[in-house]
Amino acid sequence: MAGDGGDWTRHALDVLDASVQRAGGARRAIVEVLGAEGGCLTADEVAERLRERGRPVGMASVYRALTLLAELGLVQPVPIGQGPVRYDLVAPSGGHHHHHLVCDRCGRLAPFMDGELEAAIERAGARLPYRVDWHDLTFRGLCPTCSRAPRRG
Amino acid sequence: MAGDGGDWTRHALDVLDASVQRAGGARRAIVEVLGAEGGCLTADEVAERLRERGRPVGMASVYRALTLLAELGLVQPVPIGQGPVRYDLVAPSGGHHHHHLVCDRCGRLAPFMDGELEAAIERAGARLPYRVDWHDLTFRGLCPTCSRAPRRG
DNA sequence: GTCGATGCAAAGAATTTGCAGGACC
DNA sequence: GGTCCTGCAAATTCTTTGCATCGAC
Repeated sequence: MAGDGGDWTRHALDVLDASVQRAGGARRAIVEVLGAEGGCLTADEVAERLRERGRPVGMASVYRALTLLAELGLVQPVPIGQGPVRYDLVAPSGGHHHHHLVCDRCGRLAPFMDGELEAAIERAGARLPYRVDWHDLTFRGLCPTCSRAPRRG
Repeated sequence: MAGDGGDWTRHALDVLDASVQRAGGARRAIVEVLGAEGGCLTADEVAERLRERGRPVGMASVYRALTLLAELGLVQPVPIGQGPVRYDLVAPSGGHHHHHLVCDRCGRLAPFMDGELEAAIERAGARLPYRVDWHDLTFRGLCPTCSRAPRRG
């Protein structure tokens, strides 16, 4: 759980130190929670984890920190489903990129990776007249548990 | 602009007639606007187009109609960027599926299609333990115009 | 005439902004 | 000691819900 999250945390704190005027405690705590949890959290979830750790932070600071991290390219906001937007970690150097699987019944969100798919996406991006910086693929359907259960369970 | 939008409109009205108790005028007008515009609209944009056509409809009715159409599998809500959700038309019978290109500078949204990419996505979906019903790929980056212009232009 | 469809207005959820006080260099 | 950071609260944006009325069957 702290595997590549730890890498990301260190990298993010470095970038932050290099681009920010003063190192406040709230922002640092937010980065640490994101790294420890591996990202894919909503703003509310970040605040909740911080509360659990005995380091409560105001929602405004959470949103401001997430916005700053997004501007620095350290996280990527991903609007999934109709709920609040989630923030994925961006790997330091073109590391693994994951995609999202959402269950329409139970709402569960699962990340997944697929090398062949990734390559096809890169090729498709290169064919476009845009300069593509980022992509996300979301699959919606039923997770194994929910597709086994009868409708309206 | 009324090409496959016309097909969709007819199909959607049929499905609606078959599954709805009473045929109100507002819902019908909303379906017609969606078909004529080719989808990819926000709720606000739907209401705006209806006003322009001299057939104003309350926002609540727009949202209720869009929710119903989504339940019937006629449209698909697509949360793009941080703005309001957009509603894509769902082709009657596994027709063309398009993906989205978003410019991070000007915010413009462009749909695109790519057969090879589509095939790779289908294969990847089949490899997953989920029953995949739908997918969307979003590319973010800079459109040709914005990538030509200097930063902060 | 009944019951669903519609629209207004109020409520609700998610996010942003304004401002006063506290923390860092 | 000045300036950025933080957090509360109010404002904004997007969406849903309650309720009285209108219209289709």
